[in-house]
This record gives sequence, structure tokens and C-alpha cells, in this order.
Amino acid sequence: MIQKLKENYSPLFEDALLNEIENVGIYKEVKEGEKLMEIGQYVTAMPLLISGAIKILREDKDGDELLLYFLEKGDTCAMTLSCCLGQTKSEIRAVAELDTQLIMIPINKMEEWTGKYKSWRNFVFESYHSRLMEMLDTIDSIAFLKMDQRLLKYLQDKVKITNDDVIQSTHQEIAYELHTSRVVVSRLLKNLENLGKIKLNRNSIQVISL
Amino acid sequence: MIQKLKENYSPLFEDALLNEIENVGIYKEVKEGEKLMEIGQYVTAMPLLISGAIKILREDKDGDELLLYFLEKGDTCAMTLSCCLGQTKSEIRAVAELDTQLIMIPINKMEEWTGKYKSWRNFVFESYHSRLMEMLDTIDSIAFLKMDQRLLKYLQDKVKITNDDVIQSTHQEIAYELHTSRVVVSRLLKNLENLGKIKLNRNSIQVISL
DNA sequence: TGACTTTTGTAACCTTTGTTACTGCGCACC
DNA sequence: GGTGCGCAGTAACAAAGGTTACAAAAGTCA
Repeated sequence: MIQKLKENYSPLFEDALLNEIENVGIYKEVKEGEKLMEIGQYVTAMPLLISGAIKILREDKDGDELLLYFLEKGDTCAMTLSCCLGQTKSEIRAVAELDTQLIMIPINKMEEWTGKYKSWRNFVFESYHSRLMEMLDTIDSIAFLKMDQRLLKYLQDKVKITNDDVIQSTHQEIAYELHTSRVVVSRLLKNLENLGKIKLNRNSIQVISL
Repeated sequence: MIQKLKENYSPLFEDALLNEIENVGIYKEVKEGEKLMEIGQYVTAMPLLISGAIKILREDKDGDELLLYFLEKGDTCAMTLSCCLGQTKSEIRAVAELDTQLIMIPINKMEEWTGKYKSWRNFVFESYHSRLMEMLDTIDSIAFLKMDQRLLKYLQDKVKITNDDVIQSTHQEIAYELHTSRVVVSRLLKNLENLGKIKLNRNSIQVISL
């Protein structure tokens, strides 16, 4: 674990902090599709991502979803940070987008470390900053873009996160994450195929050029 | 200034911190409609609100606006915090919604205080938390609500923030903040009037019951 | 008062998105 | 090979929201 930790967080954290993380952190692996956090659940630990990716989702009262953003290696979940301090319940759902390795830090260390380590403080602030920027980006997409543009952006993000130009999703799954209907997604994807930007297959989309 | 500071931040901040704020903070008054921060501008100080309200707006590439949320007394701008650390430009516009009193803190004190005062640290974290929650709320509105519901919510928020059931806005102004067109706003407002929820006048809307 | 501007009301129309319904294809499993 | 199921394609329609155009009302100012 210490090895993986250092690879990703070494220039960031001082040695004393790395040692503390080594002592109290719990290494964990989650499989693609596995749920890490559910809405309404109490938060007991915060995750440091080593590899893989996690998608963060919001849900409305009818149970419809919306993809907010992805977390990647070196990221942590600002929502979790936020909840730790307030002892409040989670406002979001977190699902592994890929097989993911992470280190769970018990929340009681959070406050201790923010006082003790400047590097930790900076990391936490930096995380908040990144997440706010992601949220702004999400708002831009929903508020300012039409569905075809949002879909395009979704496909681009997906390719970038998975580092694979074949997207393994059904139209229905995409529709959930964009909070629209399957028929609309099929329609727009077919347009993109006609433009030669993608190739549609059963359960997967081959991205040619976006 | 120290008086107003204590009224709003006294239980929150220890005396030593209050004194520091008193020494380096600059008291400022802004009139309704005055711009406090423009997109792309560098951030040199962070505001602590004493009274009044500030609206935070996002802009798309065509110059169209969207209201993100309001800041009230006791709040600070998490975007500003965020920008201070990264030395980046502002991603948002801030405009006084009401006549507002605030204290500007030079950004170089920020990092010093986060190391020195636990209460400051908590305040900053709490601010980030609040702003993330506001952003989530904004996303919920845009993604999950139809325009009539969003308008209703907008009117409710406005009444709450101004503490006045007469809203002094033109339909065009409301349209800008909701990122829609004047005609749509007029249409939906007329519906609300027919339902007896509001009374429309030139340049103002009397809220009866929402 | 009369000319002008700003704001609002409304109709007609178009585009985008959402819904319903039905079809056919591909694949797994018996 | 036949059956069933999930997935995708598509048409037809409905609803929401955006656009254009124009008129009427309210305010401003000479």
C-alpha cells in the first residue's frame, strides 16, 4: 500500500503524513459497478483514489439520476469531506466506473490532520476547489447546452476516463446518466453515427472522432 | 466595524481572530446592483458579509447568464476562497442584490489564518460545504424541474432574500437569471396570476401565496 | 399634450425534447 | 432449432420552451 500511496501522493504529502496514512488507512479494491456510497447514508471514512475511477450521481425525488462528475486517481470526494465535518448524510451516490483501488481514511483523522499538516490542508482545499469547478462545469452543460452537445461531451468524458474508445454502455444507461429518455439517446446517437463520428454496436459504442 | 463584526461572527471566531480581522479587514458598502466581481478578474480579497445580499451568476460563451445562488450575512464566497489558493481568475460574477455591508480580507491572510486559527479553518470548511450544497440545489433545479417550477422557486428565494413580498424586477431581468426568454417568463407569470398566487404590476410582482 | 421609450400581453409558429407504441435483431438458454 | 428477453430503430404524436412579431399600456420628458 505504501508503495502505491507514494506513487500518487508523494510529492504532495510530507513523509510524516504518508506514514500516518499508512498506519490508519485501509486499502480497498472495488469492482466496476460496485456502489461505494448511497444517498442518505452516513459517512464514516473518506477515500483517496489510487487508480480507477468513480462516478458521482445525484438523484431526484422520483429516483431519476444525473451524472455529476468523475473522480480519478489523486482525487478525493469533497462531498465526503463536507459531510464528515457536518456529520450529515450523503447527498450523492458514488459508483465505481472502473475497477478501482483506494485507501479509506477514518473521518476522525480529518480534523486532526488539517491542524497538523499544511500539505493535508492544501490537499483538502485543492479538492474542494476541483469539485466546485466540476460542479460549475456540470451546471454549464445542463443549463447552456442542448442534449446533442451534452451527449457529445458525455462520450468524450467517458473515453477520457476509461482511456478506451469503445464505450461499453447501453443507450438506456446513458439516458439515465444524462437524465433523459432512451429514445432520445438512440435518436441522437444515430445522428452521430450518420455523421461518421461513432459506430454503434449492441451494448457498445465505438468512438471514431468526436 | 468591530461592533458589526462581533454581531455576526462573534460566537464563531475567537477574540484574537476578531482582532486580526479588525486590523487588516477593510469595511465596505456596496449599493444594490453594484458589481463586486467580474468573470476573468483576479481575486485580491475575500468578502465577509455583514448585511445585505449578493447574487452569484454564471455566464456562457454567448454572454447569457444564470443565477447560481445568493450570499447572505455570515456567508463568504467559496469561489473566492478557491481562487485565492490557486491564484486563478474568477469563474463567476458577483452583483449586490441589496445594499450590502461587508469586510474585505486580503488574501495573503487566508493561508496564515487557516494554520493559526481552528475557528477560521472551520469557517472556511463550513463555507465550502454550504456552497457545494447550494450548487447541488441549483443543479437539482435546472436538471429536474420544469420552467414553471423553477420560476416559482426563484420567486420564493427572492422573497426570502429581500424579506419583501413585492419583487422589484422586470420580466426580462427574471428571464436573464433563469436563462430563458422574456416571453416565456411573461407567459408563466400570467399563469401564476390566474391561479391567484401573485399580482402583476409594471416593474414589480406582488407575491400573495406561493 | 404629444412624442418617445420601456414594459407587458398575446398570438402564431418552430424546435427540441419526451412519450408511446411497435418492430426486428442478437444472444442466451433450454 | 425454438423460445424468451434485452436492446436498438423508428414512426407518430404530445408537450415544453424558444422565437418573431405586433399591439397596448404605462411611464418619461420636452
